[in-house]
Amino acid sequence: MTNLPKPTKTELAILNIMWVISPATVRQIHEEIIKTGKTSYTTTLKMLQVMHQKGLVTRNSEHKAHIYEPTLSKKETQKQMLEDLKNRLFGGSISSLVMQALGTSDETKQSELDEIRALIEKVENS
Amino acid sequence: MTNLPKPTKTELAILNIMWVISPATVRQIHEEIIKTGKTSYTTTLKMLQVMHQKGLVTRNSEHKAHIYEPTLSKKETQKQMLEDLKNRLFGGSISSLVMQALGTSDETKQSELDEIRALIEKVENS
DNA sequence: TATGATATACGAGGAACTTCGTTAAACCAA
DNA sequence: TTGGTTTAACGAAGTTCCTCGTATATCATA
Repeated sequence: MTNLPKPTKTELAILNIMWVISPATVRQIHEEIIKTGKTSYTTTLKMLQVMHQKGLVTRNSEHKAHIYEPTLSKKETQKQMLEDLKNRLFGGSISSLVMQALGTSDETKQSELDEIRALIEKVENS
Repeated sequence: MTNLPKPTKTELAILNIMWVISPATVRQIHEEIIKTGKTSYTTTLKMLQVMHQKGLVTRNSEHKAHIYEPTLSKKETQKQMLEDLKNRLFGGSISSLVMQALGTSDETKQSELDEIRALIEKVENS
């Protein structure tokens, strides 16, 4: 299976941007980053180089400015990190995690609850 | 409101033990730790000292061997870390997180699904 | 009291993470 | 071709995290 390291906090922030605008150059990604905080261009560049080294992103270096893309989709990463949290804090039980999540959210909308209920039905019939 | 730092990977492993056996001495916690891996006693001690420094655990130092206890319950920590994951990877949407969790677990038991459904009812009626 | 056992405190060292300055290469336009 | 702009590469430095050795304090008991 995917044997990639879990993205760090900063790496995840970068991935969140890339899932929206990639494929993208370092410059493009950096432009997004500085909308929420100040960082120098070379920091962004270095992060992407390290992420590439780790396999978290792929890149095309045919042109002067390399084009980067996440290796895993957002969905796949969500799955991986939920799995990790489940194992490290919920004794391996997804239902325990889900119950805790539902229990503490007093802002879950009715429509969302309906979606969740529909999903449960779907899981049951498989 | 709790303004404690998020426990690191190793700190969380220690907390998982403490939620079962605390209040406990360093020795007692260490005995549990070495069941699953080898670590020296002073490493465990240092971890607990640092965690105390951060506020993650409290301690009673009336006796020679200090007695440690987690500051937050397991439930509270679960809530905090789910909140963190929700914000960093699910765009702040708990229902998105729950759906992803349910969707990727092909091992969720019927009894668990029933529990979840019951919980949804409860959330709806409040 | 002295000895051994058990505890805490302290700090050093290495690994991973993050930031950024400097240098060199590639490209473009005058 | 030369000078300015944009980019990649590299490495250093600061921070946090984790591990552990050493020193020191406490306590029971022979």
